[in-house]
Amino acid sequence: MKQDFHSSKPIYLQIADQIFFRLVRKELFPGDKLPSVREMAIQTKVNPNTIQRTYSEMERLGIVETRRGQGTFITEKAGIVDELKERLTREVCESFVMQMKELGLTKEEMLEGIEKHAEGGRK
Amino acid sequence: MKQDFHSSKPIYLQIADQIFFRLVRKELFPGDKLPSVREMAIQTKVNPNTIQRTYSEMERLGIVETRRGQGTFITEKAGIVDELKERLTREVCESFVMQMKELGLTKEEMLEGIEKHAEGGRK
Amino acid sequence: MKQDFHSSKPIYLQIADQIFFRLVRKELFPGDKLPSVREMAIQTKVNPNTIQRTYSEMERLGIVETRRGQGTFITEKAGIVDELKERLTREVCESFVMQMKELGLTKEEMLEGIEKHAEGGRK
Amino acid sequence: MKQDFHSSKPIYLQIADQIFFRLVRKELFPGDKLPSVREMAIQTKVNPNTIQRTYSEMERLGIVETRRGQGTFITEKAGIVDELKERLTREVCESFVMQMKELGLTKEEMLEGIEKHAEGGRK
DNA sequence: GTGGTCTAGACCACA
DNA sequence: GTGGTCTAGACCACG
Repeated sequence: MKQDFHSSKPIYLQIADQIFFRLVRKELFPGDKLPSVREMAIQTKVNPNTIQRTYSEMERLGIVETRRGQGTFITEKAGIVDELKERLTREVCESFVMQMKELGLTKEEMLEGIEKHAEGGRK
Repeated sequence: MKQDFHSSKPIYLQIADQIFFRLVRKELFPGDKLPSVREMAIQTKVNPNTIQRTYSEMERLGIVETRRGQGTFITEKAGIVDELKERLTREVCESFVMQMKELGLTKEEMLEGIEKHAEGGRK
Repeated sequence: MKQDFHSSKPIYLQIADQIFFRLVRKELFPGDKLPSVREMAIQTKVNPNTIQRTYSEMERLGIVETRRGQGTFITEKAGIVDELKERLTREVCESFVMQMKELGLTKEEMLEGIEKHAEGGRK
Repeated sequence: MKQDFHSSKPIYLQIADQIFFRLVRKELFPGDKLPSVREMAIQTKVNPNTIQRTYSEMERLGIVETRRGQGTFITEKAGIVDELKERLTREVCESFVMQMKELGLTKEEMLEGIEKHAEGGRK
C-alpha cells in the first residue's frame, strides 16, 4: 500500500493498479464495496482528489461502478476478473519482451534473466 | 529514432534510453562522439534544450562526458557498457517479476507468458 | 537574497548555496516547506525555470524532497544538516589549504592570513 | 599541470593561476621566457587558442609581456612577484573567511578547520 | 496552486 | 562550432 511519489506513473494509476492486482489475486471480488473516497485517502495517505480520480479511471475502464449514495463497487459482470487478468498479463509481458529486445537479448537470455531474478524481493 | 510525445516518460529520458540501448547493442562504443546538441535536436526533431537535458542526465549517470567546446563523448571507462547492460537488464527483469508476482502468477506461468509474446513486433 | 549575475558560478547554484547556508545556520529546518518555484522566482528576481533547476539540483543531492502538487520540502532524514555542514566546511577548508600550499605558504602563515582578514566585511 | 574540465573556473584561468603559483613559489622568475603558445598547448593538452587567451589575460594583468618575434616573458618590473603574492594571498583568505562566515562559523572554528585539513593531500 | 516538461530564442565562454 | 545558462511563455498532470 505504498505509493512511489517519484515514479513517472501517476499516483492515481498506481493505486488503481494495486486494486486491480488484488482483484486478480482474489483478495477482492466482483460486487465488493470499495472503501469510500475519504477512507481510502486515509489508508493510502494521499489527497482525496487523487482517490476520486482513481475511482473515475476505474469506472471508465468498466472495472467498478458507483451507485449514488451507496458507494463504489466492483462490477459484477461475468468474466470481468479473467478479462482483467488476461489484459494485465498481456501488457506486462509485451512490455517486458519489447524492452528486452531493445537490449538485444534473445528469448533464451530473457528466460534466463527471469530465472535469475524470480527469487528477488517484492521491492 | 522516434519519440513518443504522449508517453508519460519524458522525451529527454526516452532519448537517453535510446542511446543506452544503442550502446548495449554495440551500435555505439566508448569514446564515440555523440552528435552535438544542436545536431541531435534536428535528428530527433526536438528542442536543443531537451537534448541538453538528455546529455546532462547521461553525464550524471556517468555514461557520457562532456568536454567544453569539443562535444559529448561516451565514457571510456572500462566496463561501462557491461555495467549498463547489467543494470538495465536487471531493472527490466525485476520490474517484470514483481508485477507478475502481484498478479499472483508462478514462475512457470511467467515463462509461459513470455513464450507466448516473444514473437510479438518491436512496438 | 542577492544574486551575482556576473559570477562564473551559475545563478541556480548560487541560490542553492544560499539555501544550504540558511540550513546550516539554523534559519531553516528539516521538514520546512520551501517557497513554491514561482514564489521563490519572484523573491530572487529570476526566472521560475532557474529555480526549478535549483530545486532539482538540491533534490539530486538529497537535501530536499519534492512532493507532487504539494511543494518542495527540506529532507527530514536525521543528520542531514550536520552532514551538509560537515561537507561544506570540508570543501571550503580543503580548497583553502590547497591554494595556500600552492602559494608556498606554511600552516603558520595560513593562520596568520586568516587572523588578518577575519575582520573583513561580509561582502 | 592538470586541468579540471568541469570546474566553473575556465581552463585558461586555471592555467594562468598555475603560472602565478609557480612565480610565487620561485619556480619561475621575472625575465623568464614562457614556452611558446604551441609548446604550452602540448604540455597542458589544451587547445592553443586557450593558451593564447591565458597569455592575453596575464598580459592584461601586467604579469607578462610579449615581445614581437621573441615570445612571452615574465615582466621584469620590480616588486611584481611580491605584489602578486600579496594579491593572491589576500584573495584566497578573504574568500575563505567570507565562506566560513556564511556557514556561521567563528574565527576559532575556522582555525580549527584548517588545522584539521592542513595535512590533506593536494587534491 | 504545485512541480515537470517543452519550446523558442538569446547570450556567453570556450576551443 | 561546442556546451552551458537564462528568460519568457506555454501546457500538462497532479493534488
